[in-house]
Amino acid sequence: MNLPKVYEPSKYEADIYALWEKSQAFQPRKAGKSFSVVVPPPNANANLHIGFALTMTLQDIAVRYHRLKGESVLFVPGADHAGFETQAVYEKHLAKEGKSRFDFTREELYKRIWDFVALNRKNFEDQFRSLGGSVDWTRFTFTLDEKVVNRAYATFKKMWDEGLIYRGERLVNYCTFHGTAFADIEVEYKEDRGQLWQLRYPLTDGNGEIIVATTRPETMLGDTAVAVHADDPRYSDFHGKTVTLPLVGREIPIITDTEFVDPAFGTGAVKITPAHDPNDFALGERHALPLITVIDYDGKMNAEVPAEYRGMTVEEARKQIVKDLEEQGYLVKVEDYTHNVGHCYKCGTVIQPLLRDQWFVDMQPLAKPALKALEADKITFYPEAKKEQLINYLKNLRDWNISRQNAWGIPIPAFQNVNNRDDWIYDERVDQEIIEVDGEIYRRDSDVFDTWFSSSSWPYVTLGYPDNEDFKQFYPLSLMETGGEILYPWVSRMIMLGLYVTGEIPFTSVYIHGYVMAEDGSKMSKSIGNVINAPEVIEQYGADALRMGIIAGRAAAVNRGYDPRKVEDARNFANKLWNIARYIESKTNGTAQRGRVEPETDADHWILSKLQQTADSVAADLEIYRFAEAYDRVYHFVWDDFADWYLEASKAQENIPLLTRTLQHILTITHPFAPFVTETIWQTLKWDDETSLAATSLWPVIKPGDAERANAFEKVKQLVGEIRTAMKNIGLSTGVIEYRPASAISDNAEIIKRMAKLSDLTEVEVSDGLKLTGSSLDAWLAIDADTAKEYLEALQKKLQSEQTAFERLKARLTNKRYIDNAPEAVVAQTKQQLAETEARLASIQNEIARFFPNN
RNA sequence: GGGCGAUUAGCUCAGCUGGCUAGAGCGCUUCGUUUACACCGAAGAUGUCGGGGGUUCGAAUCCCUCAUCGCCCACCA
Repeated sequence: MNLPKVYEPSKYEADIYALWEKSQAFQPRKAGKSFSVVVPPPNANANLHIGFALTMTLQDIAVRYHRLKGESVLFVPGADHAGFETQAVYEKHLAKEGKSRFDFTREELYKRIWDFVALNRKNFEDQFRSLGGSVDWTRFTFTLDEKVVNRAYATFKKMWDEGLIYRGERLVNYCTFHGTAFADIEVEYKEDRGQLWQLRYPLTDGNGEIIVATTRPETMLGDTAVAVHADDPRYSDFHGKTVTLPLVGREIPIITDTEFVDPAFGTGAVKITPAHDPNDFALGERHALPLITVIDYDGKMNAEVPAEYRGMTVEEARKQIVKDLEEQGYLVKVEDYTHNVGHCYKCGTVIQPLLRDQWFVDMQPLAKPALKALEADKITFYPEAKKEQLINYLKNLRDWNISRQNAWGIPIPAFQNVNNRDDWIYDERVDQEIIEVDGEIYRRDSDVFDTWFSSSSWPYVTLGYPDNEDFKQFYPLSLMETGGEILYPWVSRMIMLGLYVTGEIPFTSVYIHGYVMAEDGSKMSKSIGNVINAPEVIEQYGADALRMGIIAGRAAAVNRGYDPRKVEDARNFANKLWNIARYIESKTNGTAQRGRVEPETDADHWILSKLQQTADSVAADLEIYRFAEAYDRVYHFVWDDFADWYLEASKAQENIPLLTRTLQHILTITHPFAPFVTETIWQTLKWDDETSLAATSLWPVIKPGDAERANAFEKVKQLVGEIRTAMKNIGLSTGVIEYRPASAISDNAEIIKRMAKLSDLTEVEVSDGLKLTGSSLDAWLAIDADTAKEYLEALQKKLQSEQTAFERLKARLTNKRYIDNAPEAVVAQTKQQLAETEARLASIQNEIARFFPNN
């Protein structure tokens, strides 16, 4: 025997992956139905985490399955520059050297991050390899590759020309620490325990006052109005009057608004700061209020405020202003108040709504076709509910701010006339800061695109839209597999941009996976220290074990804890396969059988039928991405049917060619789940064609065995099981079985003897032994009455359960409405069950009467 | 506030369009070293399918309701 007893994944995995690469196993076939997947590009800078292992595994199972089906399969790898994310990582890196991004020009910073990312490139690619990702490396795409950048420019240009791009001064979610704006969706809201201050604003005419409530008193310096509800009787006399803003002395109007002001909240009067609050901004637009910015991009109070507050941080200013208001008698009261406050998801800094000139995309013209496509079910979602969620999102979509203030990104190809702020032109010469056009001087926009703007073209840009053959053959993609957190920011935009740019949906199905939580179901987090280290798991258990363990029992979009027991179980499964192969190798001396493969025994017919059922149902499951169910079927077929029964039976009745061929098929259907161990075995055993790979073998198309003969083996299994149970109950380690002539038994005598550990199996006409009542065959355990009594308890238990079953079935069949309403097939089935139950019941009663007449 | 999901064996979870006596892995009990495998084999125990109501011949599965726990979205000063 050449193979070691225990499968050691780490000895084989790297070589196996290298073999696949060398063999170009992951290139699409020249012919066949197309199946295409493009990896949602992971952050080029990230280390292999368990979530990536999950998404990679799910995609790879689908991809490998379709490849085995003989289709022309394209699986494109990629990496994301992940603009802000990566810059944040690099900044931490710089901080260790005592530097910050402000020590460099934008170009220098870009170049340094580029080199930093390039350093990690090999490490990054090896993460795909270590998991067995069957991607085509020749098509690797990075989100800063020329084709991606050019596509972003072309799309921006198209939108520009068609009037979908506009520049506007809007409130953006600004992180004063990172110095950049975020999309709404990137802001993390957290409950903050703060205070609600009530402030007294005196009427300018001296006749009274109005009390407003606020959680951010420092913004009062930028107030430009006070709003009350038009129908609020408390304030009807105030309409059209003005108040004098304390500390500032500015005279501001009292306005009425019915949309925004809730009379029931606070005092029913709201101070309006259009430059620092989104709701106030919207109200300010409706009432043409002036915008007064008082907080700068560095998070400090600016020159617009009274001198004593200038240069203070927001927190400092808040304290001082509250103190001053109190001293001057403007503070009415303070109460504790818990509310949600936006934070930077990276550094936790409170997000400031600040005014900034930004590029916006008008989303309505993009959302409408996407909605239409979704409503027409052009894209299948797994799970289905995600489609509705996306529709809801698209219906309420707001315009998209695509400007970001990072260095690490794609510069926006827009230039501003230095002499005319409103004169913007589109130009791709972004490597220059100043350009001249028609005698006018233009300065480059210092911003870069939101990462999602460029990555939303991922499905077609990776395929070389518009002219590449890949695009023509593989677009739209067959599957987009991703996590729920990017359903809105990415999936929705890929659909919108795909339709906008190519006129077609970018993919025909979307699979959303749930998150891998920590073992106790909580979120994994580095600071808590409950993060699973994927490379360690691979090192210890093998990539196959991680792949199978992580998908086992996992449904689409359901969060689940990482379960080390499932990984261990999967490792055991890989080892089981390995030992099956060792046994078969010992039978074939390491050379694959080339003889005729024909079923001869009942077991042969049975295993062929089981194999056919399994291959078909696994395929059916994988077609609709039911990964866990498919894995479960393979696992139980291999372990329970093949190893425990067929292989054991083959020790008594050999059909080595069929045994070997079945193993070969098993390797193929197991391959999507456990690519490494199946390929390792495949290579070790050498099939007919020495150059062949499990990875490019073909999904078995099996002619099922003869139904009657397969059924005979089912009876054998049933009989062996009952003999084992009976002997165990009585405490026998071996026994003799007598049976009335039946081919199912005589044809399989050696198997039965071996598997039930019998010393003898004899044909008789009648026996006074203990009847095996569960079997439709007439067989008796040859024991005397005293020994049989050991079995009384078990018999009585069986009697009980058969009795219950009998009565339930009987009741069902005497129910006229059941007979009338249930489908015929179901009724027929019930009738058969009743007959069988009745027979077993009679048999048990008979045995009890025979051996235990007093019971 | 709105939306979505979950609640099934001691643990982690399957159970698709309603139909065999509700399953898996781990754990547990008992037995076993037959030359593929102790990362093994054999036999077994454990469930009022969260509570209540409804539809149906029939409900873990469909509907309503309550409870508990999650997630997403919005965010009222």
